[in-house]
Amino acid sequence: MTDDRLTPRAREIAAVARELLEESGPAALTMRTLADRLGIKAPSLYKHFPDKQAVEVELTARMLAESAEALEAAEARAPGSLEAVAGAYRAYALAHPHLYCLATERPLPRAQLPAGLEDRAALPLLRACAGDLDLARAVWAFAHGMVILEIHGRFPGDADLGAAWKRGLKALHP
Amino acid sequence: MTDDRLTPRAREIAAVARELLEESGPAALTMRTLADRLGIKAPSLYKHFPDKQAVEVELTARMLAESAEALEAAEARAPGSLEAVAGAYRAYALAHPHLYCLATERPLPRAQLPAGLEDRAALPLLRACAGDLDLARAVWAFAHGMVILEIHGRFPGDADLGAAWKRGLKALHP
DNA sequence: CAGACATGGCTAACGTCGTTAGCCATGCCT
DNA sequence: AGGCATGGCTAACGACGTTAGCCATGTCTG
Repeated sequence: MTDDRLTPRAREIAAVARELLEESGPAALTMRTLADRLGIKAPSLYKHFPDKQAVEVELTARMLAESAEALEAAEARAPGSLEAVAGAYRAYALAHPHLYCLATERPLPRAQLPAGLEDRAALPLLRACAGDLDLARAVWAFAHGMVILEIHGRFPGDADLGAAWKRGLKALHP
Repeated sequence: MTDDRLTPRAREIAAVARELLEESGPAALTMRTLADRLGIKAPSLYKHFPDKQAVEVELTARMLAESAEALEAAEARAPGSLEAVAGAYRAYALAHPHLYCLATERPLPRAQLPAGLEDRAALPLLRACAGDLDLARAVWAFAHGMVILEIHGRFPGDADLGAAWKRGLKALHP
């Protein structure tokens, strides 16, 4: 049923990796410190994952699944509302900035991702756009851009990002 | 006049670093291979830059200046046209994907950037938005999102990104 | 003109990283 | 009882960023 792609021990390891990443950022996600937290030595990790990238892929999969859940929940709460879905997108990303960046700032490892996950993560936004693919992609780009620029401190410190979100969403979804 | 922040030798080094990055990606931008290309040894680089990050900051500054130039040129060609500025943004980023990512996917090192550069890079878009700050930020987020998602292969392979751009721009700038 | 000093190379080395090879204890299934 | 998978371990390798310390060159100055 649930995630037979990974052995139980591998799932534990991924959970600790996720803690490490979220608490201390990507530089702290090291095979050695990950092993330390688990009370084992670094080479033992390779009994459970072929390499570090595989651990990161698992974190990416978790981020996609969780954000999909968050968007679906927002959808259920306010069916058809783009504002609600976009708000959930922003809230999830800002609540897990390091995880969001790890999962987002590199090519999607489609081959090692569970089947259907990519689509599931994309669907709530597409539904909120009434099936308009081009619009959904534009909205996704807008939301991702807002979130990633905010996470990296790219906007001026005094920028009213709530206003920019509102402006963008109103324009994209009249 | 021109960039007295850097000695001539440091500028040469930065130029080679830029080649290396653009040709072979971020993993290839190593102090050792950078030195190799220059015919010197890695530690000698530290006579010109305090550390690797300083080299990256210089590349960031060049990317910002160049993209500002590109946007200003587009502006001059078609004054007041958001499509023109946005098209130039997209074209520049896609022509220099590794450089664009390096300059963009981390906090802005404002303290070590030439004064006024950040503003200069932002102004063409702001002007095309008739001074509307919230709108300009929304448009920037959209453009950055489109470009960065495309660079990382995040859209489905069959997605019509030209259509998504058109859709987004039309919505944001009626 | 001599000596001081800045400039810009060098070698050797350190600590950290991901990763591999190879060994060994435990426990289950035949 | 024996064989094998599971999951630990130590030792080590090569690449990385970086530091310390040495040395040649050339240029200004007293």
